[in-house]
Amino acid sequence: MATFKPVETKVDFPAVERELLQWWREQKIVEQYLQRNENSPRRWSFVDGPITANNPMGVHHGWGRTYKDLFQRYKTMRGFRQRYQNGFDCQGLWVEVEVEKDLGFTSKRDIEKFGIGPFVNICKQRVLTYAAVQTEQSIRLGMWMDWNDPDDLRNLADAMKTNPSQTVTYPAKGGGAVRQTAEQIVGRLGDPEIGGSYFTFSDENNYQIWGFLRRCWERGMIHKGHDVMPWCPRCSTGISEHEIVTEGYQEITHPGLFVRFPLLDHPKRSLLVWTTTPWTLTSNVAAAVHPGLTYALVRQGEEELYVEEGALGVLRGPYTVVEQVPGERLVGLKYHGPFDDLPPQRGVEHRVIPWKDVSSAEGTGIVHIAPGCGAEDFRLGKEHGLPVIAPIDEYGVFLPNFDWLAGRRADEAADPITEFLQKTDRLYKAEPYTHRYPVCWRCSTELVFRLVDEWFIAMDPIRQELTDVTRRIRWIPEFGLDRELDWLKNMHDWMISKKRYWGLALPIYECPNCGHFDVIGSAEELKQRAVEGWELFAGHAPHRPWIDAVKIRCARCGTVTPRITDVGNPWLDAGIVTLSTLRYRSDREYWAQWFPADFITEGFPGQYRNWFYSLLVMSVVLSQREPFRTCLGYANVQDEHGEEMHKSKGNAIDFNEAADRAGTDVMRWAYCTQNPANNLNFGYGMLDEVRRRFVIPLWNVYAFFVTYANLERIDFSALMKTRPQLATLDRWILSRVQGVAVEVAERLDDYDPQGATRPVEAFVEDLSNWYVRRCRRRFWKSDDDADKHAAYYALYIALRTLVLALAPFTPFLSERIYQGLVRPVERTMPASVHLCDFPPPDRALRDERLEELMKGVRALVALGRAARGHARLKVRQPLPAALLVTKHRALKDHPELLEQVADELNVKHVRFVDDPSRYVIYEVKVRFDVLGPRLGPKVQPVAQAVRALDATEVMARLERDGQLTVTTGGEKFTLTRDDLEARLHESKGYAAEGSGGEFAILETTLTPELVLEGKAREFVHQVQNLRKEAGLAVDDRIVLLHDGGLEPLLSAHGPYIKRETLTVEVLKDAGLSKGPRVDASPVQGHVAELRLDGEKVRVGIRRAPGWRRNLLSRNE
RNA sequence: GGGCCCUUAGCUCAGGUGGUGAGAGCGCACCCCUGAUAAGGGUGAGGUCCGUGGUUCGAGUCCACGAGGGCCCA
Repeated sequence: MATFKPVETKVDFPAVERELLQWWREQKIVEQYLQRNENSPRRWSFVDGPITANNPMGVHHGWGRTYKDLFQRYKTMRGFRQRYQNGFDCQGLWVEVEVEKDLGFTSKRDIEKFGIGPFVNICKQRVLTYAAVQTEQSIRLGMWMDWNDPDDLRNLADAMKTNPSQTVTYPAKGGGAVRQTAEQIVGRLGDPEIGGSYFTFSDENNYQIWGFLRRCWERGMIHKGHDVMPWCPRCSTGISEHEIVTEGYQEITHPGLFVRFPLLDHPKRSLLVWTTTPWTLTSNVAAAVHPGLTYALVRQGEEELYVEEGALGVLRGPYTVVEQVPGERLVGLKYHGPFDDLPPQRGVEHRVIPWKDVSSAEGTGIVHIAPGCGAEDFRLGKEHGLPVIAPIDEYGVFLPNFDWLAGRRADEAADPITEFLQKTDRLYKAEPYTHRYPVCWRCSTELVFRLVDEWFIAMDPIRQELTDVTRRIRWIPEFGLDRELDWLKNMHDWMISKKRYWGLALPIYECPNCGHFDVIGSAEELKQRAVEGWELFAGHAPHRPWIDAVKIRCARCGTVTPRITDVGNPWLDAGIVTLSTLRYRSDREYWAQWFPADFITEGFPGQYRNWFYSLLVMSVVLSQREPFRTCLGYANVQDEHGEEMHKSKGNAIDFNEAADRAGTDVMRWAYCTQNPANNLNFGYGMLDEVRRRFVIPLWNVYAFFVTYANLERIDFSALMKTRPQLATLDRWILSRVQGVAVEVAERLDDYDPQGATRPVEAFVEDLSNWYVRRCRRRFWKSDDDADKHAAYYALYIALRTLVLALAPFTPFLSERIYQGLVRPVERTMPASVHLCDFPPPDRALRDERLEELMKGVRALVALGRAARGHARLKVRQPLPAALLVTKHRALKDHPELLEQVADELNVKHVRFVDDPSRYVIYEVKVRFDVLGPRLGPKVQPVAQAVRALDATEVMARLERDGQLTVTTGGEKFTLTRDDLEARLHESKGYAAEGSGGEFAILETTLTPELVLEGKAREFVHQVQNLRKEAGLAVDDRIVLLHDGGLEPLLSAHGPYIKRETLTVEVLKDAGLSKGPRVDASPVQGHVAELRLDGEKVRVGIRRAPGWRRNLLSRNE
């Protein structure tokens, strides 16, 4: 006979989770899970958005990774074949920045000195190290994918450290091993032969991007651009517009200089301009005015200044307005620039140009233009044919031809420039100005704008195609479609180059002689075209510096041509994965089976313009198709108070700490219950709340079941073979759990995690607070074995079904209960809950009418309780009857349900009344939801007419005729009972409460018998308190002593009192009446004076000797 | 300046296709239970559903305009 492993009510959930992790590993459950559907004809393709393997995971990663695991597990339980491949994002500046920090580097020059090769190898080590850490953390989260052994990854990192060229062995998929150099193995991670996670630094990923770029080049979409772009002088790289996100701005104070630009024709007359970036004045070539605004010429002493009318406030001291002219009249004026003597300024003609974006909100309404130092300036310069002066190099330092400024850093030039302007009498005034200014998203260095050569993919040729494909995708939340379309509409050509070291080697070969450039599409092609350096590169990954050795011959002029030194934008690395990881190049048939992905999920705030975008572009160029069918986006994780989490702010929560402290199932449930469109306020308080609300009640039901099933020695193997005669409550809870399983499946099929969790939480509430609560005594009563068995059977099936449906959400809790509950009973079930099928629908168990009826019961009980509350009639006092008015007329046929009502409300009888008018004043209202659609505009006059009638009369007529006829506007309307509802106004001297046409009315007349019974219950209550005070265990038997005052109560309700208080003997002891409260020990006795309806009675209790404890005491 | 989203109880949030006293959890007050017990349960108070117009027999829900907040793009 099966006995269940005893369940403790105080559980250390994180400890349970750690045990299960070990058990899964020992039993090789994960392997079995991954292989379970290997031969299934049904496929479900999930493609993982790569997580950057650069640091340990934070709790914000947990959200998306919970979704990823949830849907993969669900689809596994539904029999879908999957790939289970996790992905790591490996290349790019973010890794470089961390490695630079570790090495104490401050600029690119340090890297060059250190050596690009060693530097790149350290980047790879870092990625491998954190891929191992994140793998462990993901496993801790209960995420089951085809993981690499973290130790293997660490060994590989070590090998890269000692010598990347050494030959090493790495386990292959299916038991074998591969032997190659460490560097080569690193480049093959994720290959079909090795398996495990994909890594975007893999050779396959990089070469696949080459193929993509080659295709772009063939379509004429690759071009070199000259642009002024935000530039980080520390990182010495351009920052793409993708990267200037929210965190890309800081409040910074700059010197705000007001500067005179004297007109050529009027030496005493100047334009007054304003700038917060003094270094850019060196490259000024123009001044812009708004053609439509009015400019004032003001006189101050000897000099005259042009200022926009609305900006006169910037002037210092008194002035007189000489004249007012529209901006267009200033256009074409020529002026002396502030730095005309600098060599690059020689011969430059400075003039006034029109620009409609000029405003006087800041500055003077005249804008200084330096096309080499600003994006808008650059665009204007093109438009007006202005010369471009580029003052600084890649480190933000003035170029040698800038005379006395040469070698100075632009951001440190403000003071000398201010001094110079002062000396040359150009400075009007200076005052500090604080504004939001872009900074480098990694190192917080202030960005400068710099003229650079970069490489771009043209967007116009594919913009329309991208839009079409995007519309074919299902976006969740729905507004995702609009966001993505908006991004595509406005997207500029995609800048794919970066002047750095660790990343995709852009396969662009630009001829130094004729300027022609080739884009190489594969290693093979490169080998063919190579004219020198191939032998230095062979055997290496296509990374810098090794790849840079290879040179080709210019296809046009024959000149030996090196690769450009730039590396690629990292979103190329991530965007290619629906091709590279699905074997687009090597096995087109395999690719066709898994592409497009059925599902991806990532945080939406960044990814519409990053990963989603790059996936779309790369897929459209190579396949003209959508790369994924459904995209579930989710918002940000914030702290409990809705503040952004930041390490520096101290409100970030470490993933490992949260897992240790709260357990990952609780975290997962918290993620799943959240609306993905809203930011998630994450914290320990919220996790405690989730545990209290959901996990503990579920666990307690399970503990309850096991405790009493063991005590009662229920033979489940026999029970499961029979089909017990179920009670109504049993049929109800089984119908409910069936409904929940069906709904969970529906919601998950629709990619709606929150929608799936809601019915589960409601069910746990029903299970715990109605089914178990109402059935409690059935589980331990000694008589009527059939009914007891029915209860055990029903609760077992309910828990079993629930736990299976919960397995994808809370893998630990589900497994723990499955192992403790199901496996002992059903030996033929799979070894793990995660090898089970999702509970299949069983129509036979559904009884929706019963569920509806039970809702009615619970509503009526709630009304009865409210009525008691208002009348201040405590539930301990039995009442003669409850009278019900209800639309759930079928209740009449269910005395067992009325029994529940009577018991909950502690009334002797439950009766129905059709006409509540004796007890309450009510009104009859029309059901607008029923009559509105039927009557349209006439519903209002009909409602008016009904309101005018006497409610009692209406009810009587309905009772008599089954219908009611009203006349309004000369028209007759026939209304039935279903068209109307009665509403409570107030009760006529009864305790009554009503809602939505339902009433519960309590009869409150007390007989002496009822009073005595109430007293008995009161007495029991007080004895229970005494027991607790005395420190007795819940199942200790007691001897009850009293001073004689209990005689009447005991003679009427003795058996009840003894049963409820576990009294085995009652002793009358007159001595108690005068005895002091001598001893509070449970063995010796505990004495107190009780008050029962104002009468005092002294009682004592003590533990009965010789009573063996035959109930489990769960706290001992 | 353009696009998207949000604004409902003290707090955090639900409120398919419009149906007429607006819901949950937490917090608060009161109460119950004592075989889930350093737990559990019930009842209640608390809301001009951001504002103004409009469509409609009927608007938290649809439309327009406006206010405040967030994100994206210029």
